[in-house]
Amino acid sequence: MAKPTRSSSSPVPPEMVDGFVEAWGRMGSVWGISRTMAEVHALLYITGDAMCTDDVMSALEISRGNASMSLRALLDWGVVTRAHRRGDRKDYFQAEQDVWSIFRAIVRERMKREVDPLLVSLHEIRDRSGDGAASSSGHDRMDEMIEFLEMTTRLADRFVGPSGPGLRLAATLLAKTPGGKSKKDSGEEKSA
Amino acid sequence: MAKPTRSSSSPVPPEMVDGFVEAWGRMGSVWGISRTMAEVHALLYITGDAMCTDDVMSALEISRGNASMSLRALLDWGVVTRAHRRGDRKDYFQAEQDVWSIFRAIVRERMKREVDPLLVSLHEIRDRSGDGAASSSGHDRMDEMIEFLEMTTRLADRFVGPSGPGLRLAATLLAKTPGGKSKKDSGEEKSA
DNA sequence: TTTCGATTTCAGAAACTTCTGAAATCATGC
DNA sequence: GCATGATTTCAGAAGTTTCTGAAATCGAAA
Repeated sequence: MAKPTRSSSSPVPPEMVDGFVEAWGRMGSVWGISRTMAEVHALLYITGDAMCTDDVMSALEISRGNASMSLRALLDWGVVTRAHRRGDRKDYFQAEQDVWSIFRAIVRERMKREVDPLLVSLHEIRDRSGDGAASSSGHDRMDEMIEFLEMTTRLADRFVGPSGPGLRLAATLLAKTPGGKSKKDSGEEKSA
Repeated sequence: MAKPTRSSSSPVPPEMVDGFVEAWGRMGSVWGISRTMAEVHALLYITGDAMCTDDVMSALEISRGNASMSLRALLDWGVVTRAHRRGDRKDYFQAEQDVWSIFRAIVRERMKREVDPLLVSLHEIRDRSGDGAASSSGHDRMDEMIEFLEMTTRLADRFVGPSGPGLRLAATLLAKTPGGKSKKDSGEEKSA
């Protein structure tokens, strides 16, 4: 019962784990998180195993502090959950396995952290900048931007809110709709 | 004809410019660009003016090198265009004014830079990791992720491709659909 | 209450990103 | 081809983020 993680169901080839961890880690910036945090998530996702801090530490060769911080942050993002083992004092961590849930969690968090505060700022700025009668001129672009962000927020709320399958449905629908010619129409049609 | 920029149409209050530049600059990370680059974009967008390098330099108090790099990067992203003035050797830069175009440019670029390469990596990894007969077990999560990313790519292509108004239409439609209760239902209904 | 292993925190070190400013490059008009 | 002025590049400086590891904290069991 040394280091190895306990497998829940499937034997993923080690080179696949390594490759996925590396590729996903590089993606970290897309999410607005650090490389290591993305790597920890990659490890938990691709293996599907529940791991304790030490498992993560040795698998990725990172310090205890870093592993702890990264796992906590992933919990905050809602893409990893804590799991206890009867008769074991360690915490185990498991990644959400449904890609759509992962995506929704990410969108939700990023909106919350990045768009919402921006909108607050923009409203403040607009309201502060002469909301009297003489101010009807220069607000066009500000207003357009605010309106756009609010629209986006509403859209995201809908996708990401309690109506989980809503997004899946809408996306599938839109993706399969025929019509307009896309960039690569040439030879690469998907088999319907 | 010293430093001040030439206004094309509207007198935006200076405190609005400053506020917007700061708020938008903080957003830089959302886009995966530097704070300064976002500030330059903010300045050009909110004023609507075409500015030369020196205008940007003095407005934001940044170095020539930084201004030059940021403007170039914004050109690459396709959210700013070059404009010449007859009889003037300087280059002038003007921000795209349509928020939807800006959004589409950002999505297009980020997909190109961050999702496409990831997909290439993932395909390589999967194909390399025993695509023989015995490999049907551990590929589930990998396959799910690849499929998801491909779906997302197709969706983004549609939104972002030549069929410009498509996104606007779809989004408006989805946003206005009644139904599920959203976070702030209380008092803030949009006047239809 | 004490003990003991697990977890979190945090100050400083390391790694990485962005910025400056001067020099090199480029393009235009003469 | 040369002069002039705009633009780009780039090496090192400044600034920011991330990581480590040891110490503090937490919490379950005896």
